[in-house]
Amino acid sequence: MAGLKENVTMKTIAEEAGVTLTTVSRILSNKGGKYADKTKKKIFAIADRLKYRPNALVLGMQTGETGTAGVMIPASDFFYSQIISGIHEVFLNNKTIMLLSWNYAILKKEDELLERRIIHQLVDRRVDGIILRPSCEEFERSYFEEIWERNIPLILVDREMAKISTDFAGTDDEAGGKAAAEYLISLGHRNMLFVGAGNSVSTSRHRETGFRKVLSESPNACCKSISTDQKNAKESLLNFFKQQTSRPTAVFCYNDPVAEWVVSSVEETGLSIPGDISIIGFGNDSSGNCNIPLTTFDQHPQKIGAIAAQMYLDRVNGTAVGGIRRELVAPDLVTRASARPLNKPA
Amino acid sequence: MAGLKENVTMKTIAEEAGVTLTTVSRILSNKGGKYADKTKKKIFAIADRLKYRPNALVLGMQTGETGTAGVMIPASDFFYSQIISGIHEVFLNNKTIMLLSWNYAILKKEDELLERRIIHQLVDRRVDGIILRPSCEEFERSYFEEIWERNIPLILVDREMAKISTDFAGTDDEAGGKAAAEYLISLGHRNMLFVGAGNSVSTSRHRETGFRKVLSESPNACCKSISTDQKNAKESLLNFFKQQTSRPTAVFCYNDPVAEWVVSSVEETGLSIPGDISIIGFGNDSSGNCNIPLTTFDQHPQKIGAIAAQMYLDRVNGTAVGGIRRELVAPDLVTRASARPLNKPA
DNA sequence: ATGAAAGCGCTAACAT
DNA sequence: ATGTTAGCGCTTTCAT
Repeated sequence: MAGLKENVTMKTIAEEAGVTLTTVSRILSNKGGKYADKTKKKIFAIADRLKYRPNALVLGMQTGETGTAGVMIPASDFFYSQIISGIHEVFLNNKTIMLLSWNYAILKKEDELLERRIIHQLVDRRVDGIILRPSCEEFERSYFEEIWERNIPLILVDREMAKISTDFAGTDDEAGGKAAAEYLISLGHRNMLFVGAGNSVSTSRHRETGFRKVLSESPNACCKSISTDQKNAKESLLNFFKQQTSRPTAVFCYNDPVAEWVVSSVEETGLSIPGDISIIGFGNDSSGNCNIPLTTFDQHPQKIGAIAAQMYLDRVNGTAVGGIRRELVAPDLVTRASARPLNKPA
Repeated sequence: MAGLKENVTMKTIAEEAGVTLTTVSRILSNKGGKYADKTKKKIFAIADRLKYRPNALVLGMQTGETGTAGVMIPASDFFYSQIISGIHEVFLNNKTIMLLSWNYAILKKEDELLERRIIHQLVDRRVDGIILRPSCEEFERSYFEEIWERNIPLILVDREMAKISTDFAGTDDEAGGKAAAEYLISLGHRNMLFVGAGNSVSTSRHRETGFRKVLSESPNACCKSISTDQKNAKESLLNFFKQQTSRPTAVFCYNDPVAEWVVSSVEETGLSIPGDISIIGFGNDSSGNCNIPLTTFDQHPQKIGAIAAQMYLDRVNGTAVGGIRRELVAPDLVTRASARPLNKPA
């Protein structure tokens, strides 16, 4: 099938045209422009006919610049895939293309090895830089050694790592937490619960901080916290309810999946949402499984991606001004049905 | 701040060790293994200390194989991002990494140019093959010329293109349409509506075909069709209702976004779902915006991606057996709240 | 206005 | 058990 001479190189063209490789190179790359129009036309015509395409591998090898970015962000999550999409859009206009791979989380030693392998795949292909969503906030060393030490520009998204100072684009989680508190307060709620993922997850931590800051300034407001994972969500929540003398009237969950577990757990106890309890999520990426449209926060992941891509280009092109950049996108409340004004007790 | 000698090559190592480049090459790549243990150890030690990494660009240039796949699938859609995720998982175990880029749809001439540019980015980087979700089923030529003619293995996902015969992995849309009809019939519905995207979209067409096949064998069942896009959804639907003497009791929508438009349009007329009308979507990727959990079909996108990746590897490695492969994954009904048994009229 | 030759990092065929 | 040399596709001096 098809046709096309195998492996058309500048040499092929030079031979066809009866000139040297050098001539072809200079004409096609438009350098040292003192060539006869006739020659130019001939070369372009042959290149066109033979559908010549430059070998970017060679260029990359020679110049050290590949126009290729390493992107380590899971496409498996909707939220992250939107970040990837935002990066893509910026790259499209900047002759940059992404090598995409990721390790979802570092849970066991094996995951660290996998991550190292991925970084090697990128380094070996000589990416100009890397945009990374840390798979874990504790094991900084694996990144540090493999990327930072080679002076490869590194941009972090979504999660920061305490020990690495480099450009970062993410969500203003604290502002989000504050906004959640303000909204619930405005609905009349005072007795609240925060369901998070523990202090080791910075996003969860910051959302709680913002949430509590506002509540602490609000008379009569109080907030308990629990943290949980998918497996134990139901149990944790029911245990918590049992221990309380007064049930919270509103729950702020650190992300939408957690909010969905909470919704289904609460429903199983026979309580109704938002009748008995208002629930707010975070991330605006709830699945179609939820029985009630979730009030939540849009983190504008596309925008976060676009910012990260711009940071990347600035570093790679050396056009970065000032020191390390840290940009936080403010999340926006998405009002839906799972939270509503508190019913005054009769 | 970092450190590490700039640009460590085999030459660097050879000089440090007082041997030739060739020696280093053979030892590190483990070929022609007749080297003194002492030499081997020394070389490995130096490579390790200097954190030597092979230059994959050079290897690619020499062998013509880059271990890099071109993947043109939009990460912006949840459904597609799951396909990407499925591909990724297979690639992880096969030393393959993807260059990701896409053109979402071909609507204007500009889009075709963009798409060509993307294909060139991939070709120039000498990808071993390409996995592609056609952005349009009509403009086959742009792909054909740029990929097929160069004998670059091409795998299609999700959408087929009539004029190109190559490996394909997608959904068994007709089976899905049939299952939808069977389900609605079993709920007692007879008067149905199909809302699609027109005959130019093969997935929509196939789902409708399956749907109608079953209905045509079912006594008293009847089905009208309309096709629409996001802008005109509401209007089209309301117009349709006005024209009918008897309102359909069930609507099968060709995907979840369409189903969501239909849900909100129906709700605006004052009718209730599923009380007055049952609605089924397709794709299991509804947003959190829908007022009612959508009954839909899971297309198992991860599986589709994994199949496509395997097809890719088989072609690239030359391990493909038989002719062109075409694999369809059967979608599974996801029963939620938007469809329910027909109320017998009083 | 064009050519010759060196070199990028590495492999492989051909020595010794 | 190790070195020499040519070559992959291309750019870039340094000629003429």
